[in-house]
Amino acid sequence: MPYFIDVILPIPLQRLFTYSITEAESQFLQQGMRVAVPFGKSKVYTALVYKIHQTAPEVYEAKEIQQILDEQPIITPQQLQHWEWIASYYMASLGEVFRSAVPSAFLLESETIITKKDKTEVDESLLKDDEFLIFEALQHQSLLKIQEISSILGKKNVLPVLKRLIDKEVIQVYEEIYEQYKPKLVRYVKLHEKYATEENLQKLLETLNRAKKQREVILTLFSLSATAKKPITVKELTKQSNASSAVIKALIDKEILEEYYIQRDRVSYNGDETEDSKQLNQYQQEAYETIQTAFQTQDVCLLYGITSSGKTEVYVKLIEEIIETGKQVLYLLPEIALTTQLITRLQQYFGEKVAIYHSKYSVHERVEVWNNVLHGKQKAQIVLGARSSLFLPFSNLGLIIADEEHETSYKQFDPAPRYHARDAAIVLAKMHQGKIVLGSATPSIESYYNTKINKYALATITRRYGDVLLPDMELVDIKEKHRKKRMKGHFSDRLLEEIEETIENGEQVILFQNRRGYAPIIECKTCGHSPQCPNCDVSLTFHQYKNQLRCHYCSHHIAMQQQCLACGSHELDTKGFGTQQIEQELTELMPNVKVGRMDLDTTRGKYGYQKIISAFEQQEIQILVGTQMLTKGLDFRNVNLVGIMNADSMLNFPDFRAHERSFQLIQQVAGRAGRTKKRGKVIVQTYNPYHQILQQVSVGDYENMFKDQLNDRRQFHYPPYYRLIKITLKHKEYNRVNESAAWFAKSLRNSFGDNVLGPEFPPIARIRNLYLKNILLKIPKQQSLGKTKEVISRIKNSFLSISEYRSVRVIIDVDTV
DNA sequence: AGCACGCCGACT
DNA sequence: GTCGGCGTGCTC
Repeated sequence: MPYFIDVILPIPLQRLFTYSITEAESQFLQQGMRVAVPFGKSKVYTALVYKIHQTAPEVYEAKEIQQILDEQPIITPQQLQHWEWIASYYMASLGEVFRSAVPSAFLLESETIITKKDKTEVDESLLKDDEFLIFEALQHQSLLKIQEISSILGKKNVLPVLKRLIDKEVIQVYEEIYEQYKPKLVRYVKLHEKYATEENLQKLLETLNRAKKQREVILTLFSLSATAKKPITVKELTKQSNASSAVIKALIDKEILEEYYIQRDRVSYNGDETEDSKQLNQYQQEAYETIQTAFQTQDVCLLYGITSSGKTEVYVKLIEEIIETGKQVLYLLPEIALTTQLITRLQQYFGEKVAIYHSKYSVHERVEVWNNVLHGKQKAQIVLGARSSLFLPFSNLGLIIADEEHETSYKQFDPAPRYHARDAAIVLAKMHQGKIVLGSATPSIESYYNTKINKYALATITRRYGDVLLPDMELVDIKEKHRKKRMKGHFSDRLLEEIEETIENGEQVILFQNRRGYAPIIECKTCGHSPQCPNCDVSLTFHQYKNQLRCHYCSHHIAMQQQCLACGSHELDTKGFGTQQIEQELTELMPNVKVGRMDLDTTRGKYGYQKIISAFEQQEIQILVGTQMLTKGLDFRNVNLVGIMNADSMLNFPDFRAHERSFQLIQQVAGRAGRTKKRGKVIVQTYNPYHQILQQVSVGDYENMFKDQLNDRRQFHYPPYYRLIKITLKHKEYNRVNESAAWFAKSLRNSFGDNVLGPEFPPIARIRNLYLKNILLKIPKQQSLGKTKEVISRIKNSFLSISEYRSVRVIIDVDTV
């Protein structure tokens, strides 16, 4: 009786693939185990077992699997169910979900290895130049990889040459897959069993009388094991006894010492649980009780607590309660808010029960966290992580916290699946019959609306911790300041006064400018030409430090020009400004003040971010200039002034969420001021001080902002009243994008009429040499989402069957943000 | 997505 | 004449 498995392959294909297995394998395999399978002509992929069955495929012969990679499932049935929801809701394939859900170390791909065929005699004269080069290389090196061959021959397409060599029986190739994850093993030593008795030990020491060094090592080993009753590492022994590793090796060879290895976790926390959870204040307590009560009847609760109101303590209280019942907790945060400050704080409460999972951790560390969660280990009972930690193999998830729920970076944009981590988390919690708290100081319109219609419960904290008042916000009209000549560079007299006063008081300042680099546009004063990116439709941004012009969309950069590229004029002007320019102006205006900068350019690397934060915490920096990464999860006690250099650029962003986002951003940055003792101050510079949003944010009037936005959304058919699906078409030819987009939109209009917007070019119409065009589909609440997606799929399929359009990439983004 | 196959222009 | 460009079709 034949046996088969259906597997998920990590590729964007909709269907599953069927392989044949033996009966023994069918006994062993289970859903959620990985197998290595041949795919296509030569590749070997990692596939995930989805279903084991006995139905032979009718129209093709199933291939056999190559290898079983797991002894137990690494994916739980519950996860698969969640994957299926994500795949279907966000219109992605299961393979795409598979690829982005598991740590990359789990997805092994084969590599082609070239070796020489040893039996045959090779007539070198029959080889061509390039063939001979490979033949020669194989005399020195027994095996070569494709990449190495490429560099030997200096070209990328090496397959034809290899094919000729195979035909001439000079070489052979095979596919090799590597296990990327290697447990970290630590080498330990102990005295060999032979010397367990006192008598033998005496003899040993006598025989070692002449070998001074070795004797010393043995004696050190004794004293080490006497003081600490734990295994001794080789490293420790070498250090303490001052012996070389050769001495130790000699002892091992003589079987006096015995070596052994213990697997050591890379992810471990060595501190203790130093703090009990804090006593909640009255307002936190009320919020906590509201959440508890709500959870008796509802699954989702929004915690709306203004900045610095102490939401974290409430979370801690909730987490404490859950982990006592033995259940797991997931604490989700947007990437940029995942700071050491918060990690340390949670570890102080929960010690090693907290595991961290995010992109800056190595693949090895990720695999370990994965395995700890999979095996329900205590040390990963609480996972603190970014978006992707949603995919960890929880078995018993009692609570999810989605902090900073309004953050749009919770939405994955590229690659597929384009899921929203907050929404996928709500579904995940439901599958585990767990609860979920969404937390924010500036809730998203959608979530707050959901509390209004009783879909979510609501808990609020309206006072800051320690009853510190919300900062006093002052709008400064820079149009008027310019007119009255009261500007120095980009600083108004008001902002400068406040900065000076704050510094004099020994306090710190944060300046916010949501644009990195020095100046986004360089313009020739004579002819008006400005350098453009050759690959994208944007002007190049001037970066002062590197003296470069850089594109922020692709990695293109050129040296800063001394004269205009078009007319040769030497008079170049800068337009707009970024963090670098602010930093520079500050050092000129206040030469004695230490200024730091925090943006993408200064926070590269695993610890780049941390360095700047500590420098600011240690008060080595007095003024910190930065982009929006300043706004999240940072708690600086000594900051009393926040300056927003220019509020207009965000308000004028062409997007239905621009106003909501500006409100959130300004409110969040403002929240960095005066967090502990006295009331902080916020200066917002703008050309438009009477803008409704600025008026509302200046008095912290979230309710009215919400009402206004809701009205707009209702009137213009946007969320939460309508759902949005954005379809983006991408191609390197302008005309092809135009025509294909028109075709796509027309087909959509046949079904959805006026609810189809566009096609329109986005503000940046070409990125990395590809033209983009967007179509937006608005879906009324009563319209079936499932049916809508079916229609879109059908249109997409017909679209791709038109040969001229086949090469156009179609990106479907459900619930686009 | 990769990858092979197959057809066309531009070079040693 | 070959090399390498990319359009097309397929993957159990």
